[in-house]
Amino acid sequence: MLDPLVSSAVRFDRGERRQAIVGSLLSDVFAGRLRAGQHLVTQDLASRYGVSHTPIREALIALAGIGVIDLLPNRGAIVRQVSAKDVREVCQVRRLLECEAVRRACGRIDRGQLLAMAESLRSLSARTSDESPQFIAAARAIDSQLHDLIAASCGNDFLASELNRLKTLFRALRDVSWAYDEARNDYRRVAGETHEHLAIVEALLANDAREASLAMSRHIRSGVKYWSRSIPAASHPQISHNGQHGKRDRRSANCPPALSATIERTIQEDSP
Amino acid sequence: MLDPLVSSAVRFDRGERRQAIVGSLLSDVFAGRLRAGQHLVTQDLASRYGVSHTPIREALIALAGIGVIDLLPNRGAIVRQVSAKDVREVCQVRRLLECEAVRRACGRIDRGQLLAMAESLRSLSARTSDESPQFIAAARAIDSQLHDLIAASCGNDFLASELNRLKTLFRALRDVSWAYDEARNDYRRVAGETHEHLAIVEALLANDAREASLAMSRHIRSGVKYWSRSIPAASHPQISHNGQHGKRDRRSANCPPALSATIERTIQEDSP
DNA sequence: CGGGTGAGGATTCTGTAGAATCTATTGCTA
DNA sequence: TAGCAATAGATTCTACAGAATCCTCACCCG
Repeated sequence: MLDPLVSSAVRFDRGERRQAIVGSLLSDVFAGRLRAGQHLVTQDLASRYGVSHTPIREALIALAGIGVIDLLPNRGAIVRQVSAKDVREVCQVRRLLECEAVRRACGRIDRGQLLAMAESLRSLSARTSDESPQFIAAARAIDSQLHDLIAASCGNDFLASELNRLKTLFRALRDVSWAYDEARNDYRRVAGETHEHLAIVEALLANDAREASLAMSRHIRSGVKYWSRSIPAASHPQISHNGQHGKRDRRSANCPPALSATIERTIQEDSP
Repeated sequence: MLDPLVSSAVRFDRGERRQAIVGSLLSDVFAGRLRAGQHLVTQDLASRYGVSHTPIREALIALAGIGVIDLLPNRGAIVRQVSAKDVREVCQVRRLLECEAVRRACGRIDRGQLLAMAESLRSLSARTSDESPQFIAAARAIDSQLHDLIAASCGNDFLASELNRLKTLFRALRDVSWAYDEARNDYRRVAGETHEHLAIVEALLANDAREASLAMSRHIRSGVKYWSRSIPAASHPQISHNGQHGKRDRRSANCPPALSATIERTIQEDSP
C-alpha cells in the first residue's frame, strides 16, 4: 500500500534506505510537496514509505544536519520556516564561495566544456518567446551544470562540496518560499539568469578571473534580489499541523544553530 | 558500570541523549581519545554510555553530517582519515569566511569587549616564558572567544554558524592529526597565535576593515602552514580495527561528499 | 446565561530498548 | 586459490515507556 505521494522508488537495499529517504524528502521539499512549517510525523512517513519509523528518524536527523528541517526534542520535525533574511544570509555566503571558486577555476577549467556550455546558453537565449516547461527545465539543467563545472574545476574538493551544500540549501530555501508565493517558474527571471550565466562563461573563456568573479557576484545578487521579494521579512513561528496554538520555541531546536551550540559547549570544555 | 573513558555525564533527559553523545564523541575526537581511522562499534559505545545502540547510531549519523566521521553502509563508522590536503582546503574556505566576517564586524563589534580582549592578549603575550598547561588553556580560550566575538558581530547569523562549523571541523582535523605526530601543545605556535590575534583586535579597534581582514588572513595562513606540516600528504585508506586489508572504498561513504551525491541525484530528478 | 479558564484524563507521537534479520568479513577446507 | 561455514556487527523491526498535546467538562466571572 504505497502512497502515491512517494516521489520515487524507495525500494533500496538494506543499508541505503536512509539515504534514499533523505533524497526523497529533499525532493519533496524542492518540489513544494512539503511546505514551510509542516509537521513531519514519523509514523505517517513510515507507512508512506513502507518501512518502520527507525530509518525515518535517521533520515530526519540527516535532514536536520543539512539544515532543511528543525528537530525539536520530543516534539518532532518541522520543515524549516524561512525568512528573507535567511535567504539573504545564505546567499551572501554562497556568493563569497562561488566567486572564489570561479576565480580559482579560471585557467583550470576545461575549455571544451566551456565552449559547449556557451553554445547551449546562446541557443537557450535565442528562444526568447519559449515559455514551455521544457525551456525552464533546460535552463535549470544548464544552471546546475555550470555551477557544478565551476565547483569541480576550482581545485579544492572541500570548497566544491561546500558549494554543493549551499546550492542545495539555497534551492530548499527558495523552493520552500513557494509556500508564500506561487511565483515559481518566472520565465523572465530564467531568461535573465541565462544572460548572467553567459557572462560568466565568456569571462572564463577570456581567462579574466576578475571579470568572472564580478559576473558571478552579479548573478547571485540578482538571484537574491529576485527570490527574497516573495518571502516574508521575518520568520513567524507557526505549525500547520491542525491549527495549534503558537506556544512553541521553548527548547532549542536541533537545527544547525543548536548543533553549533552543542559543539560550543564541547569546545568550552575542551581545554582542561 | 560506566566506563571511565566516558568524557562527561551523559545522564540526560529523554530526547537529549543523542545531543549529549554527539558532544561527548566530538570532544573525544578533539582530545585525541579517538584517532583517525578508528572503527566505532555501536554496541561498544552503547555499553560504554550505558544506553542502547539506537541513540548511538543516531549520534553517529549527526557526526557524519558534521563531517567528523565516515559512515560506510553496512560497515559502520570510522573516524575520518585526514590528509594535509584536507586541512589546507578546509582552511582556504575558512579563511575566506573569516576574512569576510571580520570585515563585516568592523564597526559593529562591541568596543568594550574588544578592549578587554586586547588587554587579555597583552597580558598573555607578556608571559613569554610560561609553558604551563594553564597558559595553553588560557590562550585557547581567548582564541575561541575572539573568533566567536567576530562571528557574533558580523551581522549575518548564517555566516556565524558556518564559521562555527568550520572552526569545529578544523579542530577535529587538526586534532585527529595527532594520530601522526604528537606535536600538540607547541608553545611557540601558541605564542605566535597570540600576536596574530592582537593584530586583528588592534585593526578592529582602529576601525580598519582592510587591515583586520589581512591580519585574519595571515593568522589562518600561518595556522595552516603550521598544522599541515605534521600531516601526511595524501590520505591512505586503512582501518585500524584489527588490521584488515585495504580493500575499502567500494561504496560511497555517508560523509559530506556522499551526502552531496545523494543531493546531486535528487537535483538531477528535480526538473520534470 | 454566555464566554472564558483551568484541571485532568485520553490520545497522539516521540524516544529507547531489545529482538530479529541481513551483510561483510574472516578463517577453514578442499 | 576458490568455495563455504562461522561470526561479528550493522540495519531494521516491534514493542513499550515517556512527553506533549488535545479534548472534555466543571467552574468562575462578567
